Amino acid sequence: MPEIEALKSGSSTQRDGLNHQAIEDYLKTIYMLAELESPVSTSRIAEARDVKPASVTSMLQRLAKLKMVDYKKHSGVTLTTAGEKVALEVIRHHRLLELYLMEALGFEWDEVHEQADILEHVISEKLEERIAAFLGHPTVDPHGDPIPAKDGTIVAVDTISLANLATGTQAQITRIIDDANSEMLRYLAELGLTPGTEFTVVDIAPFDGPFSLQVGDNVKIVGRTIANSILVTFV
Amino acid sequence: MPEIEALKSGSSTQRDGLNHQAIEDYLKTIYMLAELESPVSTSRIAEARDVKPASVTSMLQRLAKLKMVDYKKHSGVTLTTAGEKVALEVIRHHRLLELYLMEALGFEWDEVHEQADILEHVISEKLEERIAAFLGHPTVDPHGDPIPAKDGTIVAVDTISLANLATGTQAQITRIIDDANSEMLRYLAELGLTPGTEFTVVDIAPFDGPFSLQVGDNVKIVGRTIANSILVTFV
DNA sequence: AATTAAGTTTAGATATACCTCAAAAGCTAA
DNA sequence: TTAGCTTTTGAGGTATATCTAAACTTAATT
Ligand SMILES: [Mn+2]
Ligand SMILES: [Mn+2]
Ligand SMILES: [Mn+2]
Ligand SMILES: [Mn+2]
Repeated sequence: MPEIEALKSGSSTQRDGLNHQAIEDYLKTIYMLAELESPVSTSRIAEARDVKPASVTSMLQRLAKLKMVDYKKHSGVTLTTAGEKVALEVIRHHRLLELYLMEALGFEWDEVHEQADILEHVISEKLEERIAAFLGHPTVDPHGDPIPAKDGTIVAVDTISLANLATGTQAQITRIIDDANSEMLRYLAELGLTPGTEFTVVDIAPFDGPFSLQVGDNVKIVGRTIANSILVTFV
Repeated sequence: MPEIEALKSGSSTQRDGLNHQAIEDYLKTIYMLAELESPVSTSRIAEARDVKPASVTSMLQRLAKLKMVDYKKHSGVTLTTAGEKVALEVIRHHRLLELYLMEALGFEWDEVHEQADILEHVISEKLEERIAAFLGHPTVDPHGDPIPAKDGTIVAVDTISLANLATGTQAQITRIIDDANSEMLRYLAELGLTPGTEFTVVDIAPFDGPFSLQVGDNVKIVGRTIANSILVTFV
């Protein structure tokens, strides 16, 4: 693991190994928020992590000292190369674990996020490698999210939100955002709307209208909230 | 998980899940030391955990407050039913994980202890259950240590140390103690002295003499240190 | 240019979970 | 009864992670 070597400096608080939790989570959060808007503001991070902005500020100062982020007062943060490396590694762990829990241990796609969120911080490089090998070095997780490669490469497929499609469009589901929302995931699985599914938009009701999707012989109807969470590619 | 519900009281420090580490480790230590001598003294625990006795005392007070141990100043501790339950659960996790890492992911028996020591504190009940099911609800781990059942039952086989055998005795290896000692484990694997192996003591050299063991067509020689770590049953 | 609202940072606190050292206290066996 | 060992106390340290309230910065609006 890159493992934030900088951290392991003085202290050597005996049984480490479970420490960096918070740091890794912040870096992951920053990475993800940066995909939407960069630099990432203090308040965005505070919202995402459900803490007060003041807490974020002090963590950003810590991360800056560790050279994990470039931080200048009042102007948000960006990850440094080192910070991005850690973020990508944690994300890799998370997504590999999600897929592993499903493939190897029969978990459902709405159950894996929580457990992966914990395990992502504690698996060794060796365990990561064995899991990846078992899975045949996959590039996408159960929710369609890309799995960063060991070298930090990440293959992002160009997608568009289902909510932006016009009637008549044919497309394929590639990714569900907010993979932490178990209820929605369970519901989508029930409807059969999972990554890989092809469909045609047969109707969009007016205003924030529900979308009617033709999937095989069936028509599935989803509201705007769900439509926003489904990313698709054209077939 | 029994999970020390008592702890989760007030604070509710949002992203818990990785906390109880130290507590669980102390309970595990106490459980294991109690097998040798009970009640367990402060200094025994301090040695085992490699901390100062003063640290142990304060942890024991904490554990007593949590009703995990019966503790009376100056007279050592014993686990309460609740404490033993937690200890057994952690041990169950540890041993299931060790076996799982070998069976499912191709780890070697000298590599699994370290990773299991971390993971044991963070797997959910569901993950534990899936792992146990995958393994066919095993009762011994790769080092021959018994795996406590969900209900806390633990099947201890009666064993004797190889070091206590007399020349001519036939026996079978059931268990290796100090499963944390990678080097010894690697060496034993090399010699083919793993749980299940049958052998006959063909010679014991004088003083703290090496033991010569007939295993199939070969004779393997082990010193006293190793002999002490090998527990056997008669065939 | 001055005002203002929104967002951000500081300062000061609180809390918890470890841990240490040094000294006091307690125990036990000769 | 006392020496020697073990254990506990008390004071203190470090690190992490959070909060509130006040002060400040920035950018947009008069
Ligand atoms: Mn890794
Ligand atoms: Mn996912
Ligand atoms: Mn369990
Ligand atoms: Mn073991």
